[in-house]
Amino acid sequence: MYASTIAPTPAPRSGWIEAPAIAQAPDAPQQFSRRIAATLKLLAEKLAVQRRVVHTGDRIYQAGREFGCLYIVNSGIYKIVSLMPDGREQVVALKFRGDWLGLDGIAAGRYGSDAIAMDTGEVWAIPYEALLEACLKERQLLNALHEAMSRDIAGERDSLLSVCTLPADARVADFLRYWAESLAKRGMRTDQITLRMTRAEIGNYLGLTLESVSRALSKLARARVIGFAAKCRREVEIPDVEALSAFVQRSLLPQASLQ
Amino acid sequence: MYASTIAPTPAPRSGWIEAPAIAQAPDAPQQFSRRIAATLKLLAEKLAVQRRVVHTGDRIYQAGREFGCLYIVNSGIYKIVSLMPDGREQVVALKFRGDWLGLDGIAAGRYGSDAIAMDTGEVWAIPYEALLEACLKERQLLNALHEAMSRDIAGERDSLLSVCTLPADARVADFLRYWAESLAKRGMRTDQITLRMTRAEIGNYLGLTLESVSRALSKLARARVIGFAAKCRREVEIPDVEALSAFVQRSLLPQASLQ
DNA sequence: CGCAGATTTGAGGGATCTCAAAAGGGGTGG
DNA sequence: CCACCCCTTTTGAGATCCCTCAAATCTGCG
Repeated sequence: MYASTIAPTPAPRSGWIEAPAIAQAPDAPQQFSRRIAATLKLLAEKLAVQRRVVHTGDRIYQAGREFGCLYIVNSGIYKIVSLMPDGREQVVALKFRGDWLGLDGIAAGRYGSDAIAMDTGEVWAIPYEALLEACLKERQLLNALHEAMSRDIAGERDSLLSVCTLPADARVADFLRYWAESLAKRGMRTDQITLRMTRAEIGNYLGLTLESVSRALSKLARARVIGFAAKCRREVEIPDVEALSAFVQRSLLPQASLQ
Repeated sequence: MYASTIAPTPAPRSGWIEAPAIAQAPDAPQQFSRRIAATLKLLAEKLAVQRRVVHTGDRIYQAGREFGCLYIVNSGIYKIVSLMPDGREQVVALKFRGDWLGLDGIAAGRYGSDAIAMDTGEVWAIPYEALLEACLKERQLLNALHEAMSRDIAGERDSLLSVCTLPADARVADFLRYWAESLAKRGMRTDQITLRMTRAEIGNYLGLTLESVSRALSKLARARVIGFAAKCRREVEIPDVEALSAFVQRSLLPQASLQ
């Protein structure tokens, strides 16, 4: 669809040639979930975290306000909304249990986005300065923080990127796959997920119009890759996450689009 | 062009309503450049950094290889290339003096991308473990590291995002604006910049075909927003960065596209 | 000088947007 | 409990933007 190759860069010189890449070792099934639990436990023990129950639409922090706290998600799902310089609002990320909120505020001293709860959940507020103090004493904490930031850098990039280079149908499929995978990694069910976003919001996140999202979902349903729960088009049944991945792959093939 | 509004989220409840956003305070003109210099100095003093001169095409690190070092850019320009699960290569970020390379490797224990020099330059290799040790003793260093990571999170997001939601011409304009701004913040000239990427690479970064990039550049040149140096279409003259911003803004207007 | 790769430009087609209308769902008040 | 309204969602038809394919030009280099 889009440019699939980049111009070759001259071959490496000097002593910089590195050994061939090695396949990435995936986390064991539930290891990720356990690490999250361990980090949360550590935080609760070493710091006076402030637990806050939030409801749909609550704003955890707001772009432009002075940075002070980081927040770690204990439960619930959150959207990160960025106000672009030209005034448009844009959903830029989704956050689940174990993810940190507000990391983008460290550098500027102000939050760079809004974090909004998409359902009832609990976040823990952690004053950044106190966290730093604790990190200096507890190496594990520092590692956890750095890991979270690093994950943010790599993860957000990947999800945004697939999204920017895929045709519309595949974008929506990949979005569902990403959501399901995020739940799965945290040990939650994925055969039936509740999208807590309108078609317009999904479209905003994916760079599509709401009509395109709707069409794509209908198409995925026709192809039996997903199903809709009776009575509610926000509930999506995903009998097989692999089928979603396969659909995305298929749409990248040269002679795609016929179906 | 794309969905410009997102569905309204229910109004905030509970005690979570925050004060109205405050405009972001921009850095003083050369403050950014000075902070970079200070950080580099600090690193050189407190750590045994290994300085490495690199040339065009040299790979600083490679996706999949075991993570060990972070790299900080002293000079030169670098591209971060991500190999997507489906095998496509994608330029995902550009890095300039003061930026860190390899941050995405901390979480996974392996680098998640390639970093490739786009011209001759110098990077400093810093073993991550040694850096952590130094950070524990030198609070300034820890702050610098966190600031860099935070900047990565916010910056990469913004640049990728504008890129994903703008029409083709504006994408290219915004790309040039971003490049010029990055140079300006580091105290370098921006009236004449040398793109060290082919049209294909730019297109890959922006999610466009090389033809679209070429057409966009021609259009920008016709509109006198940019100029080409005699004899070399890789040298771009930007007499006025503001004109680029204005061009981007204009293309977002409802009745755009006429010209 | 001639070749290979990069760039420009044009023509046509396809994917997605825009506009529009109708159908569905959920909540409120009678 | 039902009617009504509003918002969301679906679906269609036409317009538009960008991609694809193709050919010519330019640039740098051996």
